[in-house]
Amino acid sequence: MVHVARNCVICSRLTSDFSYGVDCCNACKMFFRRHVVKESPLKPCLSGNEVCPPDTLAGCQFCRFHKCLQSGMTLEPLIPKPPLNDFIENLSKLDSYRYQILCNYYPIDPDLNVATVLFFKKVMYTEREPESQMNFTSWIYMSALATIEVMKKFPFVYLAKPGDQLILTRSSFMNVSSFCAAFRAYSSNQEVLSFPDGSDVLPYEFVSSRYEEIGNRIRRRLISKFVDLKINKDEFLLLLVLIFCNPALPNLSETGQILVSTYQNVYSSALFQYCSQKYEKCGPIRYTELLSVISVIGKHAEDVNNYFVISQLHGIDCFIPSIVEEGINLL
Amino acid sequence: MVHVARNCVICSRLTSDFSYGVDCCNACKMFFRRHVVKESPLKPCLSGNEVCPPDTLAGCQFCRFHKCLQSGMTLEPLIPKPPLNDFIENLSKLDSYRYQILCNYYPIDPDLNVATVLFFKKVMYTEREPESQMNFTSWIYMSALATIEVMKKFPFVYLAKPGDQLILTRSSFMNVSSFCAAFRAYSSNQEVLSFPDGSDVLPYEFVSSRYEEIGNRIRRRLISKFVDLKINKDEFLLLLVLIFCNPALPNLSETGQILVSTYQNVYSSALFQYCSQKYEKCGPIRYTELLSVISVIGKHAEDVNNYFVISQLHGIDCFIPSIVEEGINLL
DNA sequence: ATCCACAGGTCAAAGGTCAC
DNA sequence: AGTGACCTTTGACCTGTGGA
Repeated sequence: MVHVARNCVICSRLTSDFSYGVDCCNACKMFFRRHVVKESPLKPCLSGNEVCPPDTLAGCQFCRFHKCLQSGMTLEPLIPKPPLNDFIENLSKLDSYRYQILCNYYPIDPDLNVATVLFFKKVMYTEREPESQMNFTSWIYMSALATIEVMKKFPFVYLAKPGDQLILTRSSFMNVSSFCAAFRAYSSNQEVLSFPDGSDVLPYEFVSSRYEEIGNRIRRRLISKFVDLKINKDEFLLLLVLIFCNPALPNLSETGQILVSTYQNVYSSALFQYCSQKYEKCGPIRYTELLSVISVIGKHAEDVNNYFVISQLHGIDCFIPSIVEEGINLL
Repeated sequence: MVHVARNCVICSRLTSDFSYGVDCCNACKMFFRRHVVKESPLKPCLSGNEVCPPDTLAGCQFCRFHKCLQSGMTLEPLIPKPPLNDFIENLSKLDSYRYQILCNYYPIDPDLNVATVLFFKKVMYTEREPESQMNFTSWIYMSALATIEVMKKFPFVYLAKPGDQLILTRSSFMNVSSFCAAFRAYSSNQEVLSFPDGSDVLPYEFVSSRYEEIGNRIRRRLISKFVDLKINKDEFLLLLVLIFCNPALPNLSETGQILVSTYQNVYSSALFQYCSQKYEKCGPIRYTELLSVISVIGKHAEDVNNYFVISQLHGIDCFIPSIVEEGINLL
């Protein structure tokens, strides 16, 4: 039994080991394993975004990890799959965290952008005074921030390249915010979207009834879908993740696609498992019904985009924070 | 040739295999085999003592092993049966180990209990100074500890559930200690039990001759039985195991009973084999004679128990370590 | 002989551990 | 804290053997 030494596909060291589907030394195996299993974030690459040369890979977590992904190391079996209840509970905590930020904080910087919220270690907030007045602009600003703060806690986001993180968050935070607002309205038997203080999510009514139509679709469509489905909190939480864990986005890098589609598998399996447990043989039907919410979110996003285009055309200028513009322009 | 897939009775995986008397997948077969054949200890169950769900069984050695036993996997054919000489030599080493601890060590913690000695990874001892004074209390404390340290090295103990381990050791360590002390006295032609320094195994003489009687029985009964039988070291060692490998104990769990009765079979076969080899056609008679020692141990235990009850009644208070009390209360 | 069911063995890959 | 050399455990696959 002769062990033939080959080169580690990650770091080029000589090795006879084969792990996670590739020729790879024990050190790289353990490195990859740890970061996926322990869900520990990566230190960013100091040499910009280029890939470090193999002999210095050990010094750069970021490039080493992405080399692992690019080399085809099997990711999914390593992703922790906690019991469904624990997973849902964790999602619930994240949702509360989002709502907590939305209702009680305001950033020191009044014009943050997506990149800053994603990559700065500490975005500074102050607690809002109870009497502090929130208007349309500040509500959509806080909605964006609170949502991005939560999104960046998901491994497929924080393990991705900075460019991919931007694509993922920019293209989804509006949808996620709307989705959460819709579920809050649905839970309290309201038929229209509103901000936590009850104010309207649209800044003004168009005089023309033609434009009233689109406003009402924005306010009601998601909620009435929830009513149709009689969706519950657990289903909402499990769907929420699937909204932004979407590998079909254009311009994602190769490793970004691997990350997103792998985690999407994991999350959709969780939803499927939930449906099977709760609805037994009707589980698959329920699963399909729930997934149909995602296309409704798509229509909602279209409406939102159109609404902003129309209001621009009408010259109605109501201040849109630049971070929100980043989200709208990408729709 | 149709292989019908069934569910593994241990882990529920689909399989067509049948091993060790049950429908069971190859993985569970190898798992069970290894732990019995290699006599490798089990990592304790993290979820308390409940049985892990089948799909996570592979992650918990303890629950998986006990599921194997409970499912009726045949245990005995897998138990290693080394040549009799090797087995006896191994027992002899364990006995020396016990005597070594008894004579030369003292634990850092002066009031250990049975559970701690059984389940803690490392019970800390210090070497005793030759001049260190041992009194009655410290001798019975060390006897208990040394005996339990040896008992926990037997597979039917360390493979058992924690609750069964407690029952097994608590109910036997006093008997085992007495049995060993008796053989040491017999070997050096003494007629009464004593601690290694020659001091009396009972803390004081009752003045009344009625109570002197019981003290003398405790001191002499076992030794005179050994003299009657002209027992030798090998026989002593083989009997020693049978004293604490006793499936008749109340409250043993189902798997505890399986373990203890199976190992008792193995050990009594070894004694029978020894007798047959050494005494040829008189072997069975010798075997029966030797087994009668076990009932003598029972009488001895009764005397010890009564002695302690009497001394309590007389208000003679001489400190009994709590670990020893655990052993007396169960007699 | 030759099937085949089950016992037992092998080894690559996965999963820990621990000193640095 | 993170790393990686080294160790243990697992289970898919293989070989051996005895009965029909």
